Amino acid sequence: MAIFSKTCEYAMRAVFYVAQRSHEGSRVGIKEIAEHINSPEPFLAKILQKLSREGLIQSVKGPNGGFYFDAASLNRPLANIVTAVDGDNIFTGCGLGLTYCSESNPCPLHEDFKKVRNQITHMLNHTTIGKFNMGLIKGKFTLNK
Amino acid sequence: MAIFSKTCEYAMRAVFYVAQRSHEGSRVGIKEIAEHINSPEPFLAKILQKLSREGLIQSVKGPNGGFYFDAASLNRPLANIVTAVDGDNIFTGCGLGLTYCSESNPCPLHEDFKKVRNQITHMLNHTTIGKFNMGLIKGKFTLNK
DNA sequence: ATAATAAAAGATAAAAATATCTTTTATTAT
DNA sequence: ATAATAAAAGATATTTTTATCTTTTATTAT
Ligand code: FES
Ligand code: FES
Repeated sequence: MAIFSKTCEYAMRAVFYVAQRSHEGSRVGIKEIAEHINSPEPFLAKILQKLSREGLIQSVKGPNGGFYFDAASLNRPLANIVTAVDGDNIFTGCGLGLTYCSESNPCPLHEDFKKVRNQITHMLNHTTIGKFNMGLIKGKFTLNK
Repeated sequence: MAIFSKTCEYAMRAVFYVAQRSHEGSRVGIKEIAEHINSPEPFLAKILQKLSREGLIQSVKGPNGGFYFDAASLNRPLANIVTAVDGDNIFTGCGLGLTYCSESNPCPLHEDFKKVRNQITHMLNHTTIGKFNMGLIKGKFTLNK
């Protein structure tokens, strides 16, 4: 069990890859994205379709078409992608799976888990989609291994 | 998507409930546990069977039988339960789902994600199975809502 | 206009996680 | 010994997640 679903992992990797290529001024086809982030192509297509419908990623059909991010989208927090794909349970849910988390009627893990949740929230709110463009271009980071 | 699998959530809740009752000197039947932690009984049975096989929880069959923890088991970290049920991905895995996490060839989230992972690890290693017994007995914590 | 390209949409399929049911085995009390 | 109890084990079912395939629609270049 990983923290994020496969769907969400693919989404985040794809988003970072497309962001980097957008920064360079290109659009990217689904095939190229899938190859570079090591994900099943048709499954990734579905994920990006969803993000596209929600306006989180830009796309154009036809020759020279593909996915890209405009300036506004590059500045969105990764949290938006996660929420679109996995919902907001990771930001608000109970660590022991109770139907809701509450301060006044907490589960045993509540105090400790809150810290974990806050750190995740901080991480996803403070990393923008375009944050790692330079690092990715310079080969400082990897998206497929 | 929650941090832990349903299986793991039920396991943790069950373990806290049984620990509390063990502290009071009782054994608890699967039915009673399932009712008190609000989980599907036969599914929970499978989970506890697994923990039992691994020696993480004690059980006896027959009349007055049920599950309980001995003193040594009460002092084990919750991490042992999580590992038995969900494996160790949550302690070592990559946040973006790459096949392994590495310092020298990191994913973009690596630095931030490491902190999250460390906090989860700390939480699960420092809470023992019996840690919340008093709080549970006094009704300070809940396991079903 | 036409042909080529690439995403969008819809329909299926496979695998994994979650859940249930039935039979067997061990333990205890009588 | 016997009957009652409760977990263990094995087989099966359902649901959700992950993955694939086919058809349609929009865009671009010629
Ligand atoms: S009640 Fe469980 S994390 Fe808040
Ligand atoms: S490489 Fe992704 S978390 Fe370490």
